[in-house]
Parts: sequence; structure tokens; C-alpha cells
Amino acid sequence: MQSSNRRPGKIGRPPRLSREAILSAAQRILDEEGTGSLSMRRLAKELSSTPMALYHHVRDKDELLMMLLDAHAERFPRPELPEPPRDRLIACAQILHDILVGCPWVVEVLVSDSFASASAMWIVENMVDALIECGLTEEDAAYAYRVIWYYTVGELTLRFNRERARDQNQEAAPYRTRVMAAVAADDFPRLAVLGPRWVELTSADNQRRGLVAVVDGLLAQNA
Amino acid sequence: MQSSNRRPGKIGRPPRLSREAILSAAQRILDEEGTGSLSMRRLAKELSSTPMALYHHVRDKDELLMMLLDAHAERFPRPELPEPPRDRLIACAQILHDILVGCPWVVEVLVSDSFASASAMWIVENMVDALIECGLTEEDAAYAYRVIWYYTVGELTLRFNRERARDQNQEAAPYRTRVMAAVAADDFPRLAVLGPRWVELTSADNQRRGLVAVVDGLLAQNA
DNA sequence: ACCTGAACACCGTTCAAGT
DNA sequence: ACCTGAACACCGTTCAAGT
Repeated sequence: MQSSNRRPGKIGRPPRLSREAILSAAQRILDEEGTGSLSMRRLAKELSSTPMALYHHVRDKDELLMMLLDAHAERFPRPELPEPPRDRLIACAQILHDILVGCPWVVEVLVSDSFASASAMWIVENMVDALIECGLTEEDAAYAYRVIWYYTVGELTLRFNRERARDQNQEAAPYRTRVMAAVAADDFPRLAVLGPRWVELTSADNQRRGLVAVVDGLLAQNA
Repeated sequence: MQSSNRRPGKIGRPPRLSREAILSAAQRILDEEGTGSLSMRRLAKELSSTPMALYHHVRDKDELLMMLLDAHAERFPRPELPEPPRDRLIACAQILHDILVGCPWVVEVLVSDSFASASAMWIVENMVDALIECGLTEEDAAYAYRVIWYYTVGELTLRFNRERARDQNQEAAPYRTRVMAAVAADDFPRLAVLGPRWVELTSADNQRRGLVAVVDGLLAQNA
């Protein structure tokens, strides 16, 4: 793509847009108008330009989102890590989660491609390293990392979408309501006992506790 | 919505479309043309009708997808369940996964709302029941169910999107390739050792093994 | 080299009217 | 009661041309 900072042998038209300008405009839209508002067209408007001009600086929308995520990960403070490898593993997985929880718009990109942010790779490295130090083979470490990653993606995806649904229309889908009513009336005694608490309980913030269970389950399985 | 099977006191125009016809046409499109091809407009065309006619029979696209999922769950064989509650829990979670793995188009709906299929509720009921029989409180059982659900959703979401990406363009996003190259060259020794195997290892089919680890981790945590 | 305008090929959904 | 046609308010991306 581009790399020029106005080179001496000035060839061609001078650029008006830059990757940095595009990224910061995109971040501004995300912050001020929310996840749903970032489109290539809206972004072009923000920059007083045209949609197509953007394609000179980024390959496509996915790459744009990935770069935004990368920038966010880079800004994130890198804390001291605790030492027994199990604790380091949990700490790293939690950091990964905490980085991503700040980017609701990331769902699209998490879901469309494997996570590949250069600025967050140290976390993945540390997780795999901790797993190996816990006695797992390289293959098992890669698999265990993946299980933690699945949990994290599932938690984030459902969290963001729950928030989004609550934001825009609180009057829940009628289909869901009907199913829930059937559950309460029918022969599902366990769910009926939980009753209306069911929804609240299952959306309570137990992310960290679940993470610890997943990690310890993996370590026990591979001990 | 509709409920009529040509009532004697025939009032108004007789229906040409029905919920069943809509659902089976939608399923046909999904089977023959793939997940990406199902739109309200395409579906209307399949039925030689107009997009708006559909809205007389289903509330919106999400409800349509939910009903499709429900129909799929209903067709699914309901096997004998093993008996120590831990094994029953694993079996049920696996069935839930197996039902969903047959519906790649389900990602949209999993992600947009909590799972609420009347035909699959017996599985959730069984999972919560097994967790309580394992000694968890009702609240802890609801939370543990949720953790398993997050793992399942993450696994499915990433699985489907990996497949979709492989299907349409094998020449992977250049951004991702660049990051991977940096990883190999830079100071991530653990990931570098795994090297090109990294991607394959992390996408290998270890779904069941991960599920067992998650379940046992949860049971150990709540023992 | 960088940017523009117009177009392509779509979406889900609503509104007002027709039968 | 059920369906249609036209429109609203969008998408991401490509192509051919302009400066």
C-alpha cells in the first residue's frame, strides 16, 4: 500500500488521505455513533472524501477493522504477570478478554477470521508458553489455547449482542417470549424453578469464574 | 399470525403462502445455494411472491431463522442418555453441538439473540438438571450451563466462518499473512516453534475433548 | 499516484394501495 | 385477509475516467 511521507522525487498527485487519518476517523465514528454506524460510506463522508478513496489505503473493511483492533491493543497497558504458570495463563487470558471487551465492533472481525493482531501476539505467546510450562506438549498447548479462545469469543459475542439488543428494543422478540412461556408451563421443572431468574442468572457477569474453570479443566485433563 | 385452514366462514382473500411453505422454501435455498443466499428477496422469488408477502407470515428474518432452527432440532433423533450425571451432561452438550453443527446459517441467530428453541429445550433442561445432580446450586448450574454454551457458540462460530473463508477464497487475508510472518521472525519462540503447524493445530477438531475439559473444570470448581 | 462519479448488485423493512 | 409495487434508506465493492 502507501508508505510515502512526501518523498523528494515527488511523483504523482500528493495524498490527501492517510492510513492514520482513516483509522482515527473510524475510531471517532465508533466512539461517537456506535458500532453499527461505521460503514465505508459513512467513513468517507467523515473524511470529506468518497468511498473509493479509502480503498487506496486499506484493502477492505475487514482489514480496516483489524487495524483498528491492533491500534487498540497497542494502547492497552501491559501489566506485570504473576508467576506460577497457571496464574500467568489466567492473567493473560483475562487481558485478552479485557482488550477485546473494549471493542464491541470487534465481533465482526473475530468471527470472520482468526484473531491475528501483531500487538496482541505477546499474549498468545505467553499463554502457549504457560501451558507448556504446566506440562502440556506443544500440540496440546495449541489445542488448549484454542479452547480458551472459543470460550472468550463466545462470551464476548453473546455479551455484545445482548447489550445491543437491550439498547435498541427492550420489548424482546415475541418468538422468544413464547418459547419462554412454554418452558414455564411445560415439563421443564428445572428451568421452571429458575423461572424469570433464568435470563438474569445466565447473563450475569461470571466471565472470570468461567475462565478459571476452563483453564483448570484443561490443565487437569492434560496433567 | 395466521392459523386458518380455510375456515367455513371464508372471510377475505384466501392465503397463497403459508408458514410451512415459507419454511420449506427457505430450507431448500439453504441446502442448495448455501448460507449466504437466503434473503427475504430471494425467498420471495423462490415462492413466486414478493418480499412483503412474507411479512404476513413471519415477523422478521430473525424469527424465520429461529423457526428453521426449531424445525431442524425437532427432526433430530433423541438418543438414550447415559447415567452418571456428568456423562449425561456431556452427552447433552454434545447433542446441542451436533444439532447446531448441521445449521451453518445459525450463526446469525445464535449471535443475535439467546438460543430459544422450543424443540431443544429438553437438552437445556437436562443439562441444568445434571449439573444440579452433580451438587451445584440452581444459580451455579445456570452459570455453568452458560459457560458450556459460550464454549459451544465460540467453537461453532469460528468453525463456520473458517469453512466459509476456505470455500470462497483460499488466498487468506494479506494482513493476517503479514502478522503471521512477523510472528515467525520475531520474538515469539513458542509460536515460532509451532510455526506453520500453528494454524492447523488450532483448527483441528478437538471440540469434544475441549467440551470434556470445560465440563470437568466446572464440576471441580463447584464440588 | 491519488482521487472522483457513477454504477453494480445487493440488503431488510415500511407504506399505501389493490383484490 | 392477504398480497403487490414502489419506495426508503442503506450496504461493500468495481470500473473507467480525471488531475
